[in-house]
Amino acid sequence: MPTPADDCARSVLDAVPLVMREIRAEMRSHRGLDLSVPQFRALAFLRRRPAASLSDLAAHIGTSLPSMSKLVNGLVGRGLVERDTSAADRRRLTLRLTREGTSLLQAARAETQTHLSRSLGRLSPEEQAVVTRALGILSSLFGQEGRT
Amino acid sequence: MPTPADDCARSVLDAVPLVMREIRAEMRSHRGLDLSVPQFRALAFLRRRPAASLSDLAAHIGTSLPSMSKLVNGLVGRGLVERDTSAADRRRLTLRLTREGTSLLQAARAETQTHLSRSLGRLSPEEQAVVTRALGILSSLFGQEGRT
DNA sequence: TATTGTTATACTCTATAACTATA
DNA sequence: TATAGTTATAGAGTATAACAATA
Repeated sequence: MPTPADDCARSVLDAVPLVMREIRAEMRSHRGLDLSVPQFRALAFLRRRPAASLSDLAAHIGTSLPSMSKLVNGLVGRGLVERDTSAADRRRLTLRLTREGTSLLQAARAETQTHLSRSLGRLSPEEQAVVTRALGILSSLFGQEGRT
Repeated sequence: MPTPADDCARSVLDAVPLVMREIRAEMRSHRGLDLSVPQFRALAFLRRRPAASLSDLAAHIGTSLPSMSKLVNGLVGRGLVERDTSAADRRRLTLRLTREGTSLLQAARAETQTHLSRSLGRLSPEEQAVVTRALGILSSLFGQEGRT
């Protein structure tokens, strides 16, 4: 007999990959903005935590240091992030959004959110409220930091 | 001013990547079972739709034919899927889970669901109900087929 | 010695374009 | 001509292991 938590797990397992695919396709589709989900999340984190180190970023995004090193490398290459060695501890990096990074993040977020909003607009207000609440719950449950 | 749909979109954008990461890490972590999320979803689809073609599979998973071709190739190589040309139309493939594929799918699902259940068990029954309902709503909204 | 980050290596996922085989 | 799949190519995300530089 499945417990309520089992049913819940099943619905998470069914729905999350579907929604993720939607988000990914949407983010990829904007010419010029064109960010992967991890890139988007990294930029969002750096906006919240200017001067974060690579380790901070990797920990909060939940990925390995080498992965994050490569990802950041790409963002630096695109001029979206500035990478300096910390004066206090020269092993550490100091990561910051550039002006371009900031504005691209904002534009990408607006586009993606607008698109998602349009889809979610097909739900009733009550359904929207349920979804908002549920995903807030999941964010606190699984999030190292929550708020993007 | 953000509308309720905007708030909803924001919460989706925040939470879904987090949960996805959890699911991915969990699925990858079982030695022997070791499936990626797309592999898992492909196996699940083939259990529901035996004798599906590659195009069916790609459409329902929501990916390109070449991607799915490679993915299936890997599954065939691991002995999880049987790939035959259809007698009726020899351009089409007939895909089926092997016995190993069926049992591995079941084991992987059980493991992942158990792990997720344990996490979700930290929520109140009311919160679990909200999450279950919300993700059902999102499945119907974004799903080509829903049920995994 | 321990910590921070990079490089090397190896997979998977993903897409587009070009191709083959069949209808 | 159109459809089903594969191959070629390329880029991103991911991880582990080995390394360099700094503390």
